[in-house]
Amino acid sequence: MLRISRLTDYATVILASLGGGTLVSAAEVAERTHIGVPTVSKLLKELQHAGLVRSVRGAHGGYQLARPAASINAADIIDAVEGPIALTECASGNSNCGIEATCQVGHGWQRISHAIRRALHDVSLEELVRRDAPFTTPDLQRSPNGWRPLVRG
Amino acid sequence: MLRISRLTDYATVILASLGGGTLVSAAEVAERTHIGVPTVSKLLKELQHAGLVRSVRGAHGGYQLARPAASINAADIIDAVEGPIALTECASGNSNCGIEATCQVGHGWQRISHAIRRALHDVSLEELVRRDAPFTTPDLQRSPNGWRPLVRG
DNA sequence: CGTAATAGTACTAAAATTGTACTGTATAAT
DNA sequence: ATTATACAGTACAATTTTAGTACTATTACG
Repeated sequence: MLRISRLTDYATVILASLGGGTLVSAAEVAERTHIGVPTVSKLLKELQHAGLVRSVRGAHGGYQLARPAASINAADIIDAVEGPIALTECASGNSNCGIEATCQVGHGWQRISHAIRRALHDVSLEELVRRDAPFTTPDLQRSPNGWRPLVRG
Repeated sequence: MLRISRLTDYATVILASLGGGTLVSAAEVAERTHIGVPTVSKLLKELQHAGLVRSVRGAHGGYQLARPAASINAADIIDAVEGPIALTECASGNSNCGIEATCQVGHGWQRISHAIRRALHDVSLEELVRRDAPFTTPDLQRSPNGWRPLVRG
């Protein structure tokens, strides 16, 4: 129904692997997460740019979380990797949508986007990693219209 | 930060143009919405399949909403056009993610997905079209991290 | 000075999205 | 019946986005 890019998913995994707080090299992050080294490097660079991780260059350098996992949320991660792109094209500034003049629903998506953003903001990296999820409701395992929830495997 | 496909956006516009309740041909919908006829036809077919619109074939045929705009919600529309695809690849069933074994965050996205789905479910087509949005908060027009909300143009 | 690590940039390959064309089928008016 | 209109289904082509790679530069430690 809605998607985040795979790289964003990877970014979350990478951040989770940095939860210990110690300095870790990109190569070791790759080993821990089983994601390729080039991809890990690329993502860590972006996360550093966004201020979510701190980097130390030179020999024995590496990366570490810039702030505690509890104060990094899902919206931060998505913003860092996918940029401040909103639900619809017309929201991104360089709109060449073509039907703007007659469109009736553009403003409606704004409300939805707001609600989604709040949901993303309310889940921290710490909670994201914690295995005992607070509100995993079993009756949602398969909804009436066939939508499947997010369980790896 | 997160995106719906342009076709989903179009679908919403098309459904909005059908709010009158009368039978409207695909060609006229195209004219009203300024979306190309082939695209409109394709989308109306999918919406019919999903049960959101009713179709009448033959001369003087056309499309109309299958139920009142108040009882169609954003999640319905997204499901109809994008299918029951969830936030991450591992959720879609045919997972070949490669890092499943060591991944720590897959289940976390489930909670987020749940929250997002609820947000989408809570906005009806009727509300989506209504111009006087209930909770348009002006202080969100530009958030601290540069994200821009959804206003066409 | 050499090694180990990040920083930056540019490029290539693959996949999904988007839009189009064509053929078939049903209905109403003449 | 025939014809015109409009939906149904399928397949395809172009574009765009995403994902991953390679290479060079810079920084720091020993």
